[in-house]
Amino acid sequence: MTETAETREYDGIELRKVREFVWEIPQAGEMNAPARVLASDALLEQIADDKTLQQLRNATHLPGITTYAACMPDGHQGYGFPVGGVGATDTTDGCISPGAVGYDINCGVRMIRTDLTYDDIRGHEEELVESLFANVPSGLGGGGIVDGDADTVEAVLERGMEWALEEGYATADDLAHCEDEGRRPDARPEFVSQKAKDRGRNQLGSLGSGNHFLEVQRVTDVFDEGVADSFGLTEDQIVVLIHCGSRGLGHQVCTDYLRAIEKRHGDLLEQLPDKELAAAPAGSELADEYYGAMCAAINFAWVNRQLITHRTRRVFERVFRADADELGMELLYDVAHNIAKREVHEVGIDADGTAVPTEDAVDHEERELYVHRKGATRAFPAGREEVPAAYRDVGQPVIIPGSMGAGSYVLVGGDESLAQTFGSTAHGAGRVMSRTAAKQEYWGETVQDELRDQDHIYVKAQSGATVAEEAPGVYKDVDEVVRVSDALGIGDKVARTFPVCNIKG
DNA sequence: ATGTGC
Repeated sequence: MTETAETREYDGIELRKVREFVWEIPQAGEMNAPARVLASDALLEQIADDKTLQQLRNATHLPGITTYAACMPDGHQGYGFPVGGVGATDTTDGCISPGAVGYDINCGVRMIRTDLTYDDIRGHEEELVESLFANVPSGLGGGGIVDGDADTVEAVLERGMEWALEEGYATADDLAHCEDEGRRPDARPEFVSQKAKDRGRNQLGSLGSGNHFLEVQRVTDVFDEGVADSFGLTEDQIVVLIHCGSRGLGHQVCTDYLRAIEKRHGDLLEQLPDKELAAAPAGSELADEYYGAMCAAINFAWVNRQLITHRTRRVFERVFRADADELGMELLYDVAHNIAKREVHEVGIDADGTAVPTEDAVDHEERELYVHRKGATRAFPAGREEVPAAYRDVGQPVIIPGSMGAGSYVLVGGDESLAQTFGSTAHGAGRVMSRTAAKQEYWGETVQDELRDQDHIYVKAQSGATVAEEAPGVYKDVDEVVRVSDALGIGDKVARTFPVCNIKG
């Protein structure tokens, strides 16, 4: 074995090319595993100047990190652990890290299909965007669709979309087309602080701010007719995308446990290269409490997206004068971006029983892992039992939102995802410019005028600053991100959409 | 992302 691998160096970090679009930071020093970056040359150049690679390498110091820490094609610098990072840690001798989940627990995205076509909507764009904006709460702070009392919050945290079904905000079909059927059974509301619950009670059914949005889109391209058919997607069809998370409640859960872990597991913290990676050892009280609280916040976020779905259906009913059923407004799928989940994976091992990349494995064994996906989407292929029955023969839908000027993709979980990324792919386009830089570069109203006049995209937001921060130019090229995912076989292209109306905080 | 900080 005397091949000379192609290498690159970015800011003192050496990357070795494994194959097309796969780069490795070899294991060295205190690293517990290597790290891998899945990216094209163009995407690599965009993370060369920030801390993404450093943070990815730091993540390999987490105890029990299995095979390698991976960075998806849309990766960028985050809090401690990169956004776009996937880290699988052993549930027996590993750890769980709130920083590797993210502040916005179960930030995620869902797509609702309709039977409307672009022709049905043309001329109604302004009415639709105004009505959505008036009816779907958005922006910082409180005010949701449901004003939850203490019992409501408990029920939402405990039962997720089952609560929404009982209360008439969801249909049984909605649950059948959501990841985990909209309920994480490991939720333990008693481990969510009163402060977190208080922050969440008047935010049930609200978009929030930042990159969160509701967008009406049209399907412009279908790449895989067969899978698109299974997903109920056709060219020219109107769909709705909802992107938001667990608001102040999830944020507070993250804050609470980061503090508690720093206090109680200072010894582990000392061994880690970055304090923001704070982790609770597997099996510890705090690991179990954080996991239960995080799962409860996951349920909260699903209900949040469900309440917005409910309201969106009512808006469409008024604007298009037909029942949501008649309009075919079914939930296509709902994916989580920021979570850690116990999953069993078949892990490649070497002769010593150490987890190694699948191409170096002499054997495989099943291990239970906390799969941390932070700004990464589960992308299970056909056959995995966790994929809802409706899609088990096809693979799970993966929804990748691009910027408000670029549109989005629907992918299907790829056959390679289990072997390469613990069943994961990208979650979006990924920022290339900071929020502060964006506000110096763009003016909200100008961005809105250009989108409307040049691309017939109608944007309405609470704040012009938010539009500037989210201008199309602050994002990577979503086409390039998806090209890499598709080429690696971790998430395969099914369809592409383009924006019609967008509301945001 | 976030009642946008210690």
